[in-house]
Amino acid sequence: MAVTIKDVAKVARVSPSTVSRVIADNPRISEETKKRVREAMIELGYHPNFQARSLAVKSTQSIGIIMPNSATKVLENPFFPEVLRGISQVAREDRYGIYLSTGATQEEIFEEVVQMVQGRRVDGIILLYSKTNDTVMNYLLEEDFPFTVIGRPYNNAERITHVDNDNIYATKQVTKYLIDKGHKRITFIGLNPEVVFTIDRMEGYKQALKEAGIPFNEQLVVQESSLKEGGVEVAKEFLLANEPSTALVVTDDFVAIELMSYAESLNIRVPEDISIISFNNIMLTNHMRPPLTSVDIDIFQLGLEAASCLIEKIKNPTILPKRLTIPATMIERKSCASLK
Amino acid sequence: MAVTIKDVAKVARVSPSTVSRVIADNPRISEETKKRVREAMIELGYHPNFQARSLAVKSTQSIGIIMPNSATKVLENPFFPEVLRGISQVAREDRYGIYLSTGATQEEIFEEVVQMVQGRRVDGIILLYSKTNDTVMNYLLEEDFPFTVIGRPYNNAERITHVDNDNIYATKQVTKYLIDKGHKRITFIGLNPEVVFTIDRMEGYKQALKEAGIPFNEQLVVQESSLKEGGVEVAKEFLLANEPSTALVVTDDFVAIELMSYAESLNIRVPEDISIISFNNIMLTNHMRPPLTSVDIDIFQLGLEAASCLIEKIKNPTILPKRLTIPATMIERKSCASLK
DNA sequence: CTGAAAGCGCTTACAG
DNA sequence: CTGAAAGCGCTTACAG
Repeated sequence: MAVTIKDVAKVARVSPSTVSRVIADNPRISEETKKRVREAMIELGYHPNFQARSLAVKSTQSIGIIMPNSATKVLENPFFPEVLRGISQVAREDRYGIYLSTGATQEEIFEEVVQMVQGRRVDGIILLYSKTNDTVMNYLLEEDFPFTVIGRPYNNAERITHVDNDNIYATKQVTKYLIDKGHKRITFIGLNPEVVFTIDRMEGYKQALKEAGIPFNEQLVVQESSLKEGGVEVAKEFLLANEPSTALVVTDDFVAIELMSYAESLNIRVPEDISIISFNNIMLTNHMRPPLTSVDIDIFQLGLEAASCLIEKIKNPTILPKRLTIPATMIERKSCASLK
Repeated sequence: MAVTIKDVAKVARVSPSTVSRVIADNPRISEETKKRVREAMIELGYHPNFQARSLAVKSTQSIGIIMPNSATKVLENPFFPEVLRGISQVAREDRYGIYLSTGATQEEIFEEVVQMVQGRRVDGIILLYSKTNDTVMNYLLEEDFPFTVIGRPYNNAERITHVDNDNIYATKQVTKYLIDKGHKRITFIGLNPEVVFTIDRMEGYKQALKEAGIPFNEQLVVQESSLKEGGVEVAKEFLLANEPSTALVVTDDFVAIELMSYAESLNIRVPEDISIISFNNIMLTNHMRPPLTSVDIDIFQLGLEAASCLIEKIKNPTILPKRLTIPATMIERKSCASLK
């Protein structure tokens, strides 16, 4: 079997306690015996058993990443690999392991979180999404377990450390950009209204309209899901509607790209017939014809900050909750036309 | 503190052993006491401590994923999220957790693997890459630790369960496709020659040339790294060379896409002036102008099979090693022209 | 400076 | 059908 602390102790002719102290580099151990113990460790090829250590010290040196759906589904959207990149950078620096959720349904995900928390599988958790009435978030809050979230918590935001863009402001700017180009009939396409950033972005959209004196029109708000579930037909119908909008604000590049290809097949020209602006600035946007104007929300930084806030919190649980706002900047390309 | 098996035992008026048996749903426990214990568990909100269980039974129900470089770098290439998607699908079904490597250097990665193995942090490992003389692979083999690899192990392939495409064959077909279109001066662009799939693909490329009676020309093999390190300048120089090739076989879509945009800036037309064919068939390829002909290597399936082979092996360590070959198919688009 | 002992929270032969 | 005991491999007060 694997070599344990006892084997090392025997060879080094000390007690297991001493070996343990050498591992921790305890200053009270003489250099002499340290040397002896270390030699024994090398000689035997000793490596500490991680499980045993975790059990004894109640810490695992790893963080759990919770995604809004199964990794299988979620990783299709480049947002998630990108946010993982940011997280893994600080995990690596601080020598934390990364533990990924795989659950698909609300219940599976909740079960996974409970297992991570109660089973002491991780020291802290990063929630990669925020939605209204999230049982996971409530649970974590109740348990007082270290966690941070990417996005704005719908409730208790002041008690939860989170990192987010200023989605209201960013969307307001973007909508204003379209209005300044002479657009009046602007459609907003968001995810379902449980997703907090959809709520915030819609708010920004509304504010821009209001400031410009354009009445808000319920008809011009559409849910991505209605487009998707309806399939290509509904999406095309939408593009062909009697009184089509002249511009689209879309909360996700992927949806915008899909729409662009439908438009192309219907001979609706972007941007001449319809202007499009969306969010995330994934690499693809730059390669579309025309290149897609998109808001760079700095996903990498979102992940990086969420991870470093979490580790900070793990190391010092009494630290105050905070909100970090990552700047978002519109990358202007060729998908928006002026009506003037 | 967290509620333990002892607390449950007390409330249910049984011994901790019995509680443990109820958790395992041991048939020797009467239904009556099972009920009583379960009620106590619910009443107290009991959840088993995962670390303790792992320590006792020497199994962690999680698998480690080893990437060829830091996640921060690696996840830029869509190959990796895609392979993770496949892995996570079977992990979810079989209720395994996923543990991600974050190391960047050869040494860091090796250290992580040793920790996973010796520290009993995971039950098995998937190597997401294969290169010649890989210390990690040798170590895993020596330790007789359950692992599978995506790609062909350069040594000991018959002793290691792995899943791969038939890279030789696929590249031979693709090169032949170009030859059939009248190309004779075809450049092969691969990763560095430590990467086994580069070796295999180059072999396929050579075989196709040989069959067509085209002499192999050392000059027409270039390493991606030389292009990248040299920067834009070298890449452009390459495209402008005196006697440029008329076609490129590129082992990675990303490199091909980069090259395409350089070509565009140099007014070299694809496919009129130069034909390009590459590997992975990432989503971007379909959106390029022109759309890029690419080999679909079914990354998702690669991940899925690697994971299910691994779990099979974990459950039954004496199972024989095997090789799975995932079909690769060329997706013909518009990036190759006929010279005839 | 070092050791013996108790404990982290489980599991599992052994005994009855 | 159930319990007492030993053990998984560490850590850490306590004592000297």
